[in-house]
Amino acid sequence: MVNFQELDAKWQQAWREAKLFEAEPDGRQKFYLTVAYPYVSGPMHVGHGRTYTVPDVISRYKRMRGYNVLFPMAYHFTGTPIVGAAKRVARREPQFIKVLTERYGVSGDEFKKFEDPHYFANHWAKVSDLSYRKGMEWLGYSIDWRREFTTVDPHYSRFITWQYHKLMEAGLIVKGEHPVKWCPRCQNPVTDHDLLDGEGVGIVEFTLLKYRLGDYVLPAATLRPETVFGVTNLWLNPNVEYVLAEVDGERWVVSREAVEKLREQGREVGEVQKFSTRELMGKEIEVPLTHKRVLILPAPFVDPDNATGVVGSVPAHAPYDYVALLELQKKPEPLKQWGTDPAAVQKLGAISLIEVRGFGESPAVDVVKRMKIKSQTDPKLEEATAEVYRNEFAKGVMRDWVPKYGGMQVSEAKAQVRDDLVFSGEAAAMYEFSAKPVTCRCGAKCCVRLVKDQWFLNYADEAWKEKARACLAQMHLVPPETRAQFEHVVGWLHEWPCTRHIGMGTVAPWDSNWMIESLSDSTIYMAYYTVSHILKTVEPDKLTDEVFDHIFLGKGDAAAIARVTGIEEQKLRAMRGEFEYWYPLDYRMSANELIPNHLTFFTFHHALLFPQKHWPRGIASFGIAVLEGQKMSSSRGNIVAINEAVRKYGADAVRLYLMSTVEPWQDFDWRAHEADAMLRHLERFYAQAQEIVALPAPGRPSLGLPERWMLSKLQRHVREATEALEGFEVRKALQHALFSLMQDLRWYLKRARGDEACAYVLKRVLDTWVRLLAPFAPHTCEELWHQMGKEGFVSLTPWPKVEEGIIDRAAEFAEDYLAGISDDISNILRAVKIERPTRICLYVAQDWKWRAYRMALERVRAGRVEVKELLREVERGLGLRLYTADLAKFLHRVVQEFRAMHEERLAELAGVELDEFQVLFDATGFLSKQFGAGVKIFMADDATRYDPQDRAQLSKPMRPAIHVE
RNA sequence: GCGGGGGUAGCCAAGCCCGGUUAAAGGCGCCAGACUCAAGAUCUGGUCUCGUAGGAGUUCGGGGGUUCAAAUCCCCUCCCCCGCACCA
Repeated sequence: MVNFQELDAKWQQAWREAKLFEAEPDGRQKFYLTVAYPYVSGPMHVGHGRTYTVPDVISRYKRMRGYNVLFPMAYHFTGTPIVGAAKRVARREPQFIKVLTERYGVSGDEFKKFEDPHYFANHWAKVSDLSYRKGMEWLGYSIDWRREFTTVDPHYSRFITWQYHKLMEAGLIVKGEHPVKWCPRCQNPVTDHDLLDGEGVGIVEFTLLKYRLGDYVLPAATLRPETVFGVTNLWLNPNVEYVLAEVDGERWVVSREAVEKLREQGREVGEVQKFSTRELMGKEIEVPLTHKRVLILPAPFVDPDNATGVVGSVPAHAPYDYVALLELQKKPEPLKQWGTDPAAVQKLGAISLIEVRGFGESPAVDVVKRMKIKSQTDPKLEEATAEVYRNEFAKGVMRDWVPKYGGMQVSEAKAQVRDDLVFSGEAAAMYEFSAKPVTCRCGAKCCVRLVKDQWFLNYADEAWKEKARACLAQMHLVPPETRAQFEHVVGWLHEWPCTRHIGMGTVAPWDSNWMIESLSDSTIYMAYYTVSHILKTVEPDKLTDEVFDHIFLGKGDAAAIARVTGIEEQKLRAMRGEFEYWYPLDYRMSANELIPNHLTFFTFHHALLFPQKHWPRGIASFGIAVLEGQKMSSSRGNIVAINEAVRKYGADAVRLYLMSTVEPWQDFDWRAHEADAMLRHLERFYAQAQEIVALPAPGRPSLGLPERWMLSKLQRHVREATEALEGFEVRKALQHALFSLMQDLRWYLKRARGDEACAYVLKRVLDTWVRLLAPFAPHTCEELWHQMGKEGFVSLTPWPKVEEGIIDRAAEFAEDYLAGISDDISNILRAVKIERPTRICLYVAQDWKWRAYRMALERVRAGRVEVKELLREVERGLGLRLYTADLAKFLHRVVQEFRAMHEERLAELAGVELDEFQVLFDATGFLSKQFGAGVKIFMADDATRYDPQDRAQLSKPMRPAIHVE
């Protein structure tokens, strides 16, 4: 049994000592690729392994193609999840602690240190056996480790400072306000990771329509301001507490719960006093915009904790409103209690203002009837509301009677009405969670806070978008289908909040209250890699904007900058040289899910900050990874860590497996038993290779058909694998480089005689094979290369070239023919249920059939064929008259077959000379071994043939007749 | 809802752009045989249905169409996945 782990260590050390992957600019053509650096909040698992093995395979392949390849790596520390995780440790959250100790081997005495986010991140970046650095080393990645960094290194912060100065100068950083989830107790914004409850809950914008009664304002919250034209009344919940509050100088009546929310959302809230809605019930109030007067009525369904607790009623388009109104009309008793006239309520009816295909006059009425909803507490109302809302928004049109907005699409009218009302002061905005509850890990109930003075990157800027489009247009995208999505995102992207108050990162250069957020500090770090190893040798405070201007934009004079900053001139020149050598980036790789943000930001920032000649050349987007069909989650511990996988299978089997089942852009599923199987494949390959290595060195023997076939197929696999790798199709490449080649070799070994020619072929195959697999299984291939007595590292050996001269179409044709005959025999044996045949006879079509066959073939290729005509022609050509009936039947069959064939196949048949008898005769030994029977080959017209069933007459060219017994 | 991507045999997946060489590569799983004291590994064969002759029949989410011919082209429909912003 091979100890792959030993091979891994041996060759990793050899590479390290030879500094094999430390890339320096030189005269060769360069190839520079990067993959999104990991966000180090937990262990490196096989999902990450898939993501990072792809670029390594491509790097190794390109290196063998003669490129000077740079493949660097760093660690993303910026942002909140690491801080959040450290907080969870600080709180000693039992579940999290359990995973850390039991699953990830963190010892109890380390917890104190883990409370420091920096320590926590560093642990997963480089320290732990489960860390990214170690995982990547164990997998044998060809990374230039001298260039690694973290995004909180002071040098990197200087770089981000430079970048944001540039963006500020370009006027692309703007100020605005922005709603966030907020914990009132922690006095902090909260991310999903900080939540006990409410993960993934969105924030929706309500419009508060200001209904007026005297100097009271009742701000009714709605998601559908366009329905203001259909309002029949206002709802207040008679069972809950309302208050009268001074809000922005107006006297607002809202639920008790709403007050704090309004305050968080930046409204001036003055005196708040208890308020009895009794004095309002049954009164008339003025609707904004329409200035209609409607009744204020009681409705228990109104939720005081949703927005303001004041709701306008639009029965035609809101199922809740319709049902509540029906209930009041049926049971008017509560009305009397409030002194309201039931007759007035009876008169109220649905006012339809939206027309929707597939619904009647009032969609809400339709749906309520269809779903048989009787009460406003019926949970089915949620579903009914969703259905009405969805349909009206998507397909609805404002009815003609509606002033100004009549005829408009609902989706358009909604925004228009809102904007108009906000502008006129008749409405305001309020944010609310799309679902509840939302609870912080500290236990407090969260709310929506409107953050003022938030900084945005203005991706809405049209000139910037144009540059991004131009950059996108010149990039090669893998897979090409992603282009539509990219283009769409560029158009749709608008202001992106680029700063945060919490988390690790670089302080915003213009406002020290803020930090640059994680997706905004990782847009151009590919440029940083080109010089990071030299930057490390410079004091960070010497890294002024002038330095980066010089390195990346060629501004200024190295000598002068050296004088001002105190950085050695030679270092400045070296850095400028590195950047100019490596840039532009050839490929950026990242996940599919990052297309709408990171990958598009990357495009925007490069397009803006760098001259066109330094724009990136390509993007490859990858699919996600799951574990036995289940989502992997580091924080819950259901992962296969790289460390575990490599210990079990060795680096190469893991790499091969990760590359073999799907292409990079497809979703990957890790299944242990398939990984097991891959290890066995690798072992088989290794054993096979060693057998070949052990064969005595052959001379230059002459080659038989199987030999020529094997070498020809080898060339085909080289070609296929090469083309596949050029398109990042690692699975397809492996399909050829590993599986197909293995299969062909098996066939060849059955056919071969084990002579000198065989040894010669096997050695040649192995020489190519090891190189084909080297990008995928570098350790095993290095070892074999060494065992083969080759000089140097296979990692730097030229990639195999397709030797056109060795492609032997005739040999492939003959061998395919033979395999087909072998299959036919098996098929017959199965059909007649003979398991152990004693005798097999093959009858090869005689000369006249071949000549007729060729004539028919030519006629079919030339165009339309009349069998009658062809028959005459063939008779003439063959000088045969006696067999007209047979000939006619034969030609008919043959022509029919040809007609169903592809042009290419016909051309091939016409172009190849095949001596059927010779091929079969030479393969007699092989066939009789295959079937364990005596095998005889006859010409069909051989008078002395053994043919008890008179089968010979059935022979056709390419289909010899067969007799078995 | 919007934008993007998919639905192929027990599972994963190729093929689809450029219709015929495709009952449809390869891997996994499963079955049988060889080897072995046995198991595992390995090797060989099989794995839609039927078949005493290399064949026939029915398949590529569902329905319809174009064509001599459709997994592949067109139309309709159902279902699944990803993203939709402060989450990296």
